[in-house]
Amino acid sequence: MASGQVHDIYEKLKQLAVGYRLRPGDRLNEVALSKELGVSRTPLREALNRLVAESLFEFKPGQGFFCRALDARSVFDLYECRRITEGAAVRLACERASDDALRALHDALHATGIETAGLTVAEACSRDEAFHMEIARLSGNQVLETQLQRLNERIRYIRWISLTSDKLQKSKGEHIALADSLVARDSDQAEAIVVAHIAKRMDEVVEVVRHGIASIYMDEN
Amino acid sequence: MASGQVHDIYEKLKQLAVGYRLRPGDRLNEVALSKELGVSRTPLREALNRLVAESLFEFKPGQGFFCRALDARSVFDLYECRRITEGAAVRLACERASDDALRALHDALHATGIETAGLTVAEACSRDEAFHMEIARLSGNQVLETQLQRLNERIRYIRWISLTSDKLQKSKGEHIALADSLVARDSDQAEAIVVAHIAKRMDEVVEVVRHGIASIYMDEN
DNA sequence: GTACGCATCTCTGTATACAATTCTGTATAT
DNA sequence: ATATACAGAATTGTATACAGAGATGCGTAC
Repeated sequence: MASGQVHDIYEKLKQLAVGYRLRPGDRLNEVALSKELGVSRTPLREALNRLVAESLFEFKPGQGFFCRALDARSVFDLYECRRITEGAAVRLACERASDDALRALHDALHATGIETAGLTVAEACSRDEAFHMEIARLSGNQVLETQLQRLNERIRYIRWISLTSDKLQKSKGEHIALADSLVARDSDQAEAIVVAHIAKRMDEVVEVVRHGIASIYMDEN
Repeated sequence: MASGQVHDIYEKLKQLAVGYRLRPGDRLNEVALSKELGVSRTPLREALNRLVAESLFEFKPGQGFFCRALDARSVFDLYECRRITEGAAVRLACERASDDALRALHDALHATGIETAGLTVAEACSRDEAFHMEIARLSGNQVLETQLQRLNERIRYIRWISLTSDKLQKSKGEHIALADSLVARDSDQAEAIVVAHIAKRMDEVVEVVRHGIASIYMDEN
């Protein structure tokens, strides 16, 4: 029984929060959740406390755990951090990654990049995130990689709802240009592409959040 | 009783870890710790789980919680992240902070900056960190500010043991130059100073860690 | 003398119970 | 009709108990 049960619960909760089955601002019912997950409240609360530390949930003493609400300001800050983090990551990847690794990134993009039509939005979003995470991995800095992962988890839902197929096509083009710059070891250009890529999304997304969040949740029910 | 007891425990544990009363790699005895803190194991474990999420502690299923060990590679990664984060923060502060805020930073530095001699290393280290955190605050990005705080918590001990009085004097000079650049809104120069400032420490610190950690703990006992 | 194995003991992992507090719904007064 | 106060219910906060895994140490065999 000494397996990582808390870790499993932690992962499941993250899925629920990231997929927004739990709605921002809602209070979690611990007994209901523990029954649903088939565990007792003790490990559930331990997992929740980890997620509180990662800002995926909020904790109010005497009231319990809440799914964190994303306001426009937080989204802006998160995207800005993503821009900073990924800009630095791509530059480091340019300097440090092996030729083979960069070539593999480039080739994988072309291999999976042809048929964007047959994918669900969720799948496309997942691949998009995976591409960016791979660059972070190639930076060789594990702390940086983890930081970006945490940022992504916090904005994943926003990316998902604001991603449309036409934007996806443009995204794909920018990814290819980015991979080319990486293979060519042109760190200035690569960083410029990433920063522009993220900055472009940022404005759209902040706008979506500003007057969209409420109506989105209305539609869902 | 609906106060933030878990949060209090969390803060106390952070102090213990950051101050290295708990030694890296050591396993924590939950019952002993809970008695020492005057609480039961349940809230203690909840607090520990938060700290696991922040990488201040490690958790091995079936074995318990461990104070995280800092290897040279992690320290390098953490410092690199700090360089990236602070470089971005100072640039944002240059663009966004009010004249009053920048002037206040500058003045505070001169006011407290004269008498560096009468301070303990811990106090000097604390002021150094506070100065850098203030810049992060002036960036206006709360996520960035929190990120830097988490980074600082993980390297605080290393900064402390590698800080000597002569380095402190040079540090002070660089801080003043940085504040001047901020007041002048010269973001390029300000960023360059910060990046150089941190990069300079990085090499020293990594070296200290590489062949110093073991002996340091021997001396302490 | 060393290595292996078994018994014991400590410590972790989780469930449950109980106390305390917050929330909810209703009734009453203004 | 709205606000307020009170009672009951539901939910959180923490302690404790118990089960199971891991570490330790001793004895025995080679």
